[in-house]
This record gives sequence, structure tokens and C-alpha cells, in this order.
Amino acid sequence: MADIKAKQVDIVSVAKAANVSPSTVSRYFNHPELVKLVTRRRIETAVRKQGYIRNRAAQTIHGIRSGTIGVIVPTLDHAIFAEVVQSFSDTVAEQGFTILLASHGYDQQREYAILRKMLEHRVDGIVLTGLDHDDAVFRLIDSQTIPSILMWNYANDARYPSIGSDNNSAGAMIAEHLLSQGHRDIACMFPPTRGNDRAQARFSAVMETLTDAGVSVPDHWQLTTIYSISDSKRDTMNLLKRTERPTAIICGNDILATGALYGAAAAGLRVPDDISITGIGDFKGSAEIEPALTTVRIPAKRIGSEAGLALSSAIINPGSVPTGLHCEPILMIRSSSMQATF
Amino acid sequence: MADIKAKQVDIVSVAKAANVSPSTVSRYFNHPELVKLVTRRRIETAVRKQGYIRNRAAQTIHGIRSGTIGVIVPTLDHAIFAEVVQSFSDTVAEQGFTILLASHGYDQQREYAILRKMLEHRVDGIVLTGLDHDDAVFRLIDSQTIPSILMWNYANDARYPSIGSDNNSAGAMIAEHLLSQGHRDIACMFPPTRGNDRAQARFSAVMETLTDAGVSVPDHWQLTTIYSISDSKRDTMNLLKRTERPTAIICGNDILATGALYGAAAAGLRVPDDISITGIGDFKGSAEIEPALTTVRIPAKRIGSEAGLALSSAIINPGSVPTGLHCEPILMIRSSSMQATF
DNA sequence: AATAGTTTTGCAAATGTTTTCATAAATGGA
DNA sequence: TCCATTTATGAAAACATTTGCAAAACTATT
Repeated sequence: MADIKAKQVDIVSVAKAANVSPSTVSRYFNHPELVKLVTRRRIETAVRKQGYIRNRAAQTIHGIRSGTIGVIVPTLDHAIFAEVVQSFSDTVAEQGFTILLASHGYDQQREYAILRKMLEHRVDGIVLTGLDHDDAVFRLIDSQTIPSILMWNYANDARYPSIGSDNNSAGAMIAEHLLSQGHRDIACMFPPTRGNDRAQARFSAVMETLTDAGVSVPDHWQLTTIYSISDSKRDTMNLLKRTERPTAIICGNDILATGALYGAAAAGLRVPDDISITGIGDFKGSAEIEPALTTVRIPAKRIGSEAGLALSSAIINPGSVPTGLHCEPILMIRSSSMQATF
Repeated sequence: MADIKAKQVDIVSVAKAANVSPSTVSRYFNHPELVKLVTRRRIETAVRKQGYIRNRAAQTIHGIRSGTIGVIVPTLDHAIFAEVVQSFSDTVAEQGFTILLASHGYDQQREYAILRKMLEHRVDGIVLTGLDHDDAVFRLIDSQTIPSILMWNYANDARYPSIGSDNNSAGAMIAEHLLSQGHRDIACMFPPTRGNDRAQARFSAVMETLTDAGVSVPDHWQLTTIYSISDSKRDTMNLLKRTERPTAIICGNDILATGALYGAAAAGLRVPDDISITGIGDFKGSAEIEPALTTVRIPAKRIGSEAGLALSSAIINPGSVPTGLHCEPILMIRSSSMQATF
């Protein structure tokens, strides 16, 4: 059959059907208390019958909020970012916001382009992941009037309010834990720190804490391993093959630690009896692995929801600036670490 | 200081600065070939100087595409959904689309509400996860003119074009694998299937394949376990405590299988020598766990990008309908399963 | 230098809403 | 019943763009 003249339903067609003016229909949605009960009823039926759906684009050009928040992450592929985005999204959804999500794969150029696109969509707020961003990104946000926050890491001197964990604390915590258990022969396995402020901060905090305690880590016990279980398993096996073995390995994240656990097992060592292994992050599964991993929890859920709260309230009260918040990392002592044996 | 009269920059202020009419500025963006080179230059400088950012909302009310695609997932908390969303988003980003993402936490009411909101934003297309949805959801999409697809699962009789894996195949594949290895005493551990068409399909395909081969699974070897490593570890231990032990456990997903692996280890059994354990999904880490898990890979990356391709091309060529596509699951034979010993 | 043709630009209408202001309708008090 | 309030509605302007059409500015041709 010929195409049904699907005259798009808009507020005027609803108005016609309900025998009122478009203004009244608009009021029905935005200030229902101002329209008489019987009129309301009539409009309601018309809306139903026509299947009318409001057009936010048309509202937005009146300076009304778009109801969207731009969220930019490096990737969703790490469970940990997915978790923080999930809880952010849930939190702001309660305030009526929907998120516009994009990932840049650690490419700063792309981050800028994504940001521009989000601004074209007139998002009501912006969330970036981590503290470090291209200066052009910051300048672009500066030139806008919308609030924005940095999520995931915390630093009180960050360019924008930051909500997340301080990776320095996390690194220091785990180093202190191992020191307090009497470990002195400690190896470190970290991802490449270039362009990764989180890993960088963790690593330097670990080293500093150890140095302060008079413990030095020989160069050949400082491993740089990419984010991959199989690589870290291999590197760990190589490390443990040598005659001199550390009594503990501090890993920069739980993925590396998981590989290290497997590597130790493959090398015939028992964890934690022969060697202690720790991670940072407390990823899903880290508590259930055998042996359960001692790590520092970065409270992703909490970070996401605090960030969501802070940003949405900054949007709702224009003029107010969101405040940063440090979500303390939490030392999770489990079975993969224990008192050093002498 | 007093608030800077931040006169919002719009197309007219740019036009004024460049000494042209707003129409010309609009053309500069949309049909640059129609404007003279020198004028183009002048406009470009004005845009730069004022930091003008186009307003997509204003374009959208002219029937121009919004450049957004609505993606609705149950949750991002399962790495597997995060992965598929990631690759979908990357793919459509190449065509200039940004995704509007929301999760409903398996609540069909919420899914409907989210869908409405996305339609208010005038998304250019819609992606739902899985095949089953409230009828109201389908009807609402039917009443619109935008294309939509079901991502993650595949069925050729689905209500909308579906792109994903057939869970029946996945279930059958793994059951056949175990049968071909001579297993006859097989236990099953699946999540609750209510309201979860994926688990349901996997489970019934497994049972059917086994039955067809003359293998029956006694009731007390049919475990229903929620999606959690620790629960499945516990249930596996209880199962293996009995005097009669299966030679294999088919788990409905890799998380359950991981827990089963731990449970077997805790029960003092060697995998795969004493018992074979299999999963479905091939989650991150499943290949690296000890022993490496035999499972069926649901190709999340491929599904995401195929879905992105299909939907964006359906959007770009209006009138065309996206076509469904079966992304074959892939049997990944690793170390957690082997020939049954008699 | 005049004409015809082409390229470039501007005017004005249109898009789907919201909102201010004014008017009409209902209500209450005398 | 009349007037003053209060409540409910509509008309029209505004929002930031795009676009069809027509006018203006060029080019090329003679």
C-alpha cells in the first residue's frame, strides 16, 4: 500500500486533536498544575492516541537543559572503567540525565574531537577520566559554561574538581603493608608509565615508600610489563628462575598480579608461603582467585556514584561548582601475602 | 567581578563578525563548496576567534539527523557487555555517531522508560541487547521510523534484525565436544534461566544434545547457581563431595566455570585429569586461568562492530532495513577438558 | 560594452518548542 | 447581579538553525 502520510506528530497536531492551543499542550508537560483537570484529560488522550513523543532538541534550543552528560573514557574494555561508568550512569539517571559515552583509546587528539562533538550536542556537563589531558581540552571546557569533573583519580591540585582515588596513597599503602610484614627483598612489576599518570603515581609512591624504609629495589627486579596476564606470567617465571628470589612482588594492578600468581605456580612456588604477591585495583574476581589476592581497592562504584551526584547537582544549581572528593583506596589483605620468612 | 556578559556565540554573531549573512555561515558548514574561498576564510577566522560550536539541537529540529544512537544494555558490569558496547561505539564513531548509553538492570519497565527518553532525544537508531523485550518496547519502536537492531543474540525469527550468536549453537557445541571426548556422566551448572533467554537457550540446547546422544543428567547433577564465582565454587564442592562424581561439568558461562575450577581444586581434584570443566563465553582471562578454560567464544568484538556497521548503514540509507547476521560462536578447546577416562 | 550564463550571497520562511503577556472564563463576596 | 479576583487559555515572539528562492556579483562571450 502507498506510504501512509505519516505526518510527524508534533505539539501542534496534539493541540489540534485536543482542541487547545500548542501553548496549553506545552504547559501540560511543563507546568501541569496550571492547566485545568478536564483539559489535561483531553490532552492526555490526544497524546496517547497520536503516540506523541516530546522533542528535546526543540526544547534545548530554548536554553533548556539537554538532559545529557558527556562521559569520555579511555576504553570500556577494562572492567574497572565499565564499573565506574555503570555506577555513574545509574546515579545521574535518577536525576533524569542520560549519558553520551565515547572512548578515545588513550589518544589525546581523539579526546579533543570527542569533546567538541559532545559540546555540539549541548551536553549539560562533562566527565573526563583521569587527571591528565591535552591543554586544548581544558581550554575548550574553560570556554564553556558547563560544569565538568575529572573522575577516577584524585588530586587536590587538579585542573578541575577530581573525584577518585589518590594513586599515591594506593601505592604507599601496599608498600607499607609488605614492609610491615617484614619483607625487604621486594620486586616490582608495573605497566609502562609513559602517558599513564595512574601507573606513574603508583609506581613512584611504592618506590618512595620502600626507599624511605631503607629498602632498595635492584634494577633487575624492576619489571615493566604490559597489561596482560600472559605477559606478566612469563615475566614472573623469568624473574623467579634466577637464583636470588624476592620474598614479595608488588604488581601495579590486579591483572599483572593475576599473571604473577600463575607464574609463581608454574615456577613451582607456593603463594604466599614462598612468595607474597600483591595487586592494586581489586578487580572483579581478585577476591575469588586462588589464593585470594591481597590488593588495594579502588572503590569504582563509589567513585562513579559520587561523581554522578556531584556533577548532577552542579548542573541543577547553576553557578555552583562541583567539589572534588577523595575516595580513599582500601587495603584488602587476603591470602596472597603474609609475613616474610627469614 | 561582575559576570562577563558571555553573549552566547551563535551563527549570527559569527556572521556579523565575518560580515556575511547567517545563511552563508550555515552553508560554510554544510555545503562549503557553495561558498567562495575568500568568504570561507573570513568565516573560518570568525569561528576561531569566537570559539563557535555548532548547535546540533537546532539542526535536529530541521529533520537533520541527530548523530546519536541509543544503546540499551542490561548492565555494563559484565565485562562481556562492556566489550560489545566498546566495539559498537568505536565502529559507529567512525561514521560520526555518538552513543547515548543506558542500562536497565534487567528491569523491563525501566527499559521502556529509557527507550522513551532516547526517542525524545531523537536518536537516529536504537540497539537493544538480547531478543526478549517487553511488547510495549517493540510497539514503541514500531511506531517510529528509525531502524533498530537486537544485539548479542541471534535468531532468524527475532522481532527485529538480530546480530549476535545463537546460544543454542553454543550450548550444542560444548555438549558435543564433551560427548565426543567420551563423557557420559555429565553435570550441568546454569544460572537461573527465568527472564534470561540466553541462559535458557544454552541450557536447553545442552540438555537436548545430551538426550539425543542417550545421555541423561540426573536431577541432583543439574545445578542452578547465580552468577558468582564464590557461589559456583561452593556448589561445585558440594557436588563433588558425593560419592558418585560426574566426569565433566558443563557450566552456563565462564564465571560459573571459573568458580567450578576453584571448587574442584579445593576438593582435591585435578582438572582435567579427574574432571573436565567447560564454560561458555570466553571471557577475558579464561584463556589464562590455570588450567586454561575450554569454552565457547561469543565473539563480542565482532558482534559489536557488525552491529555498528549494520545500524549505521541503515541510518545513512533511509528506507533500507538492517539485516541480521549470525556471528558464529567458536569452540575454544583448552586444557580444562580432555578425554574421559574409564 | 552589452549580453548571457554562472557563481555567490542574502532574505524570509520554516522547524518544534517555550514563555511572556494579554485576554477570557470562572469564582467569590457584597 | 455586579465587580473584583483568581484561574485558565491563546497569540505571538523567541530560540538557533536550514533552505528555497531571488537578487547580486562576477565571468565569459561576442
